[in-house]
Amino acid sequence: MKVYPIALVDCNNFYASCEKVFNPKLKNKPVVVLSNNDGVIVALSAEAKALGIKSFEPLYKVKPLIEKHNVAVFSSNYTLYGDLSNRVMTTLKHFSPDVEVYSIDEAFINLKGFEWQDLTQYCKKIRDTVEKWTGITVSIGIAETKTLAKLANRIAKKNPEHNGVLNIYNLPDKDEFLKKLQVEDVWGVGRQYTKLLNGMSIRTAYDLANANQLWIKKKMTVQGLRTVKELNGLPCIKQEYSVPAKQSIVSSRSFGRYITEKNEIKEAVAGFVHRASEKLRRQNSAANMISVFLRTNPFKETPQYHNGCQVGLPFPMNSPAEMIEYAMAAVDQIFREGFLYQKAGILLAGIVPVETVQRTLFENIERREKIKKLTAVMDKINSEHSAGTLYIAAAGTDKTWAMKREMKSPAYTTSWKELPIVKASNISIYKKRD
DNA sequence: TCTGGGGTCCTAGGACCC
DNA sequence: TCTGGGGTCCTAGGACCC
Repeated sequence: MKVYPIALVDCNNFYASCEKVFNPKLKNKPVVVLSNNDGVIVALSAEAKALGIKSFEPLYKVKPLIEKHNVAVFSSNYTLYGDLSNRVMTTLKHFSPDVEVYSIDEAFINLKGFEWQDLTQYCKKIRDTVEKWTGITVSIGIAETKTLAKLANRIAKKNPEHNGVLNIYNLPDKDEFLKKLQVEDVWGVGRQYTKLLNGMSIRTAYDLANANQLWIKKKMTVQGLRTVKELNGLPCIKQEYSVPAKQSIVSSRSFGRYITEKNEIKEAVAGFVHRASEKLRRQNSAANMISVFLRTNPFKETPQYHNGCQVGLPFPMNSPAEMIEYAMAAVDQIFREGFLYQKAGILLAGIVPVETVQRTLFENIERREKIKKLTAVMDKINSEHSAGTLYIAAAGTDKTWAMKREMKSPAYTTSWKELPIVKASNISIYKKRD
């Protein structure tokens, strides 16, 4: 069987690079980007890494270092990152018809049909073009399988002598290459499996490639077995060229401060329903189940409580106006007085395409039609202006518990127009943002 | 002070049916 | 009354990813 080359393109220090693209003053300066609520550092520029700052370190721990070296600190700005991600992916599509967008900053490119030319040179051209068109620097690894392409990418990124591109497709001495890589560097091997494998003296990618496959399957399931085969150059993870519809949609958040009141939890949960249902509609789906959960802060020595409640919906739905009552009933079920709540969220599951939704005998068709129209109006306004321009009034208007985002960069890529008051319908569940 | 959010896949085990 | 096997469906939990 002929195995074709596949490339993994990965944006370097993506979030930090995005912040730099529109702000020339940050050139060659250390930059870090924070998680939601400004809690921990989730992205660093090369200069920030060089200072010894680590990913997932809480901001307060590195405050002295940040102040000393004048590091630029940003709250995360997902609108900006999403927009730049789209530009990068669009650029990649000029170089191959088969681009799989794997995450916000990564894509697999099928290079079948390009083998006749020097793949390293071709990928250098991709790299230069992306940089020129978007301002984002990428690294590229080329190999027979996704798992090997990931490894090549990692080496390309770490070692400047490769100029960001490493091709190990048809590399004769692949064993030597694998021997230089730790087993924990392999895609699919996390902390737990590293412990397990090291216990069996499996320490390098080479060791893993040659491990006993029966044992691997028993201990690491078929996924582990696939990893081993992929390390041996046998493709087992296929490419997905269209984004499959999500099977579950989560919306959850830590609060900017502790919540003790039920009505505030309800506001937050209403907001989660709004956002999750928006994602649901974007993929033309409806959900059969909603589950609501809340919890105190497990890191704090205050009384602990966490609970969840699943509610089967009477028919598949995707409008917040319909779902909200079930979510609120769930909150009533699980909320207990006397705790400091730190986080809550919802999960939508039992997701089906909208076309398959059957009307049930009992549903109030007139009300459903109204809600459907209203939801469509809301989606239209929110997509033309700014997400969250219109939202459910149940989600509250003051939101003193909302997450902290004190250092957000400006909206470079989206504009915000002031809206007239919209009277969308006689169903008064939506409000314009204040 | 402080500790992210949003996903996927897989397996084990229980309930239930024939 | 007890025992058995095979199959399906569902859920909880553990592992991973970015």
